[in-house]
Amino acid sequence: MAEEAAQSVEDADDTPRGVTIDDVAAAAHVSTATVSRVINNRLVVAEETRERVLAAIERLRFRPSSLGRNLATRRTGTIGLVIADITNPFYPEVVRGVEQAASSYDMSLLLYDTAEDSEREAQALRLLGERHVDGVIICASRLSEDRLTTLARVDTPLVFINRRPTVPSIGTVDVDQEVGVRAAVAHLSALGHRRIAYIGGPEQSQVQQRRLAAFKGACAGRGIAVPASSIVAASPTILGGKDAARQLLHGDTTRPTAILAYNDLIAIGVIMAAREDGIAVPGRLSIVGHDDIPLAGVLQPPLTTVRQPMRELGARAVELLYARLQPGAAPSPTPALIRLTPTLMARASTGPAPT
Amino acid sequence: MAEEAAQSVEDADDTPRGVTIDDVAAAAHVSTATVSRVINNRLVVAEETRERVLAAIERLRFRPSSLGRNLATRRTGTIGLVIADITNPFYPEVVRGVEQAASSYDMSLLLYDTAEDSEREAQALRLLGERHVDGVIICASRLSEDRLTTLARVDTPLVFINRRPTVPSIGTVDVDQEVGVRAAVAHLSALGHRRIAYIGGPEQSQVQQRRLAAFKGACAGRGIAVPASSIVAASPTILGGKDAARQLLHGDTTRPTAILAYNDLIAIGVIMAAREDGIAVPGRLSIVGHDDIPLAGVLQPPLTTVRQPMRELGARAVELLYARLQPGAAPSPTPALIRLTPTLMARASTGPAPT
DNA sequence: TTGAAAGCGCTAACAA
DNA sequence: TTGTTAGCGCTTTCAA
Repeated sequence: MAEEAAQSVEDADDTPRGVTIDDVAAAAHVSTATVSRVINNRLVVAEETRERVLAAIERLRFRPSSLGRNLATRRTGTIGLVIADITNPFYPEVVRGVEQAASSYDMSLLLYDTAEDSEREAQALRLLGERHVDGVIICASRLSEDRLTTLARVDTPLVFINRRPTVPSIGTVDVDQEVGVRAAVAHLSALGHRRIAYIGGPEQSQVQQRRLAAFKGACAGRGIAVPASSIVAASPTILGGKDAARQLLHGDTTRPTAILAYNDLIAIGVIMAAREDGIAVPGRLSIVGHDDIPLAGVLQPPLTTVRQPMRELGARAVELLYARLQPGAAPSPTPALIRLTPTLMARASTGPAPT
Repeated sequence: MAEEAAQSVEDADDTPRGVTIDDVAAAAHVSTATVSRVINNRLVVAEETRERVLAAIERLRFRPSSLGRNLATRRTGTIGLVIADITNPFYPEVVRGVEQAASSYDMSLLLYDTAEDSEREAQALRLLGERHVDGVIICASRLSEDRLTTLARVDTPLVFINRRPTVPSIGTVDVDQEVGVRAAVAHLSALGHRRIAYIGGPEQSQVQQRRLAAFKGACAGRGIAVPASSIVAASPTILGGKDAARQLLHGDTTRPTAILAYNDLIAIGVIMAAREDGIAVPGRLSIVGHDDIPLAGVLQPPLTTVRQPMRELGARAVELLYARLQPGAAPSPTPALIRLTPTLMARASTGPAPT
């Protein structure tokens, strides 16, 4: 009888409600507590009881709703991932890393693409607060420390990718930008370049700030002059790169023989601008990008670039989060800092400086 | 007094629980129902009361938790998005379309990247069932009808992108593959090509099936012979394209003068293979892709390709979903079918057939 | 090994 | 216009 009642729920009610744990409990002649134990593999249930419950679950096609569980446990099995621009091939790689690691822990991903807009980033953080995600990963924050501080939920574990924040967080996974930029400058310098320009990305980006500083440092270390005119900003897109390149190449000042770009998209824009102007790459202009997006090696010429371990960034961020979510996890006094190393991929967009 | 009690929750309790609607109610000397009304902008609240409540909310820094609301309303404000491969530049564009439309409706995105694996797709569908998303968008399903039928939750609105399913769904947004393929074949034919090969993608993909059928049809319509040897399958990646191209170009059979590829990544692989073999593109081999991924026009040679309206696919899918979620929405008897039109982007990877 | 019962934070009749 | 009161579906003490 109990079974029938449960089974006929759908046809009886005109707002067909899903099968609940109560239906299963009734059908198996046990309490909801026991059903819950079975669902969650609590080992205390007698084998015979377990089987009865499982049979009922099967028969009723019961699928536990996470809504109830979420409320009861105040955990959602969900990670919020905030990224700056999904159409920039750098981010899909990070997302892949995050998603693979997350799914190996049976966690789901709430994705927010801010389109490089700090307002949308703020909005995402607000939403994530309400949604009670178990943790948040922010890749490429464009928010000021102030706003970050007000927006971050104190009780939500936060991991940054490529940003070292002063906000309370459980840690950061980042790439040593110094190493990468230094390798790039060394490479160009070894090829004889002395007039090297830098095209930067979003000013709010900490990565941009670090790369720029590293660039100045590396040049200084080699006695390479860096006049203000050889540093320009760009939006981190192909178009942005094109525009910036035109400034640099058409300018009155002496034209650089090499350009280091904030990212590969900008570098691609530079290549295109050079092509349009009939400037040979790498014959008259060498170009180095950052990231090593999947298509970088396929371009003509294949792009020399400072490779970022994109998937690993994502995967490590999840691991950091997950470790913290474990019951025994100590709220480590000082936030973790995982630092990964970039690799210079020397390809054909760089060559000896013209004489 | 009530205020103090509420305010001191955090310091008093050693498991600091968030501020709840009850705290606010107490602080504002109203019932929780009224607080709920204020939160949800129900217009029946007296101005004076509203202000008192808002003040309390402000003072206590109350942020409503969606967990309680989700359970009470059985809505989550969340869309599940299942895609085949985030590292294929086609999908980020779709995701961008979905995410922009979704965020305009204040909905969040639960993303599942199946990595072209039907098992992971099944897993995603299972998870989405438990999570009570308000709707699911599946882009590029690799699942058989059978499995789709068992996995799809009857009570969750489902929208397919690029697949016409027999499963109960509210609709499909897809691209007219016939039109695209026909345009591509016409283009090649006009250039004098008579030996055209096709490199296909995942066999489970309905898009692949439709493109292949359309290819055969278009060729037949123009009296172009399509021997079995000129149709090969590939994994939808650059490497897959390279491998397939080698088969086609090194084969004993007469080499094709043009290749139509399932997607741009494969087309890029073909270009690379041709380059390695010293086969001039488009001089001796013309290549047409599908999608028009952002970098297609930047390659050397710029890729001729059948552009899919990627962002629009995503945006329209959300609109379909959202319309259905509105209170008055009629469960339209027959699923909607929105059909978008592709555009041939004729660029420099195609040229006159060699004589 | 199991069950009773009290929540988790919010919404929504229904009454007042 | 506001409050009372049941839930929503699940987990989790505590007692049996």
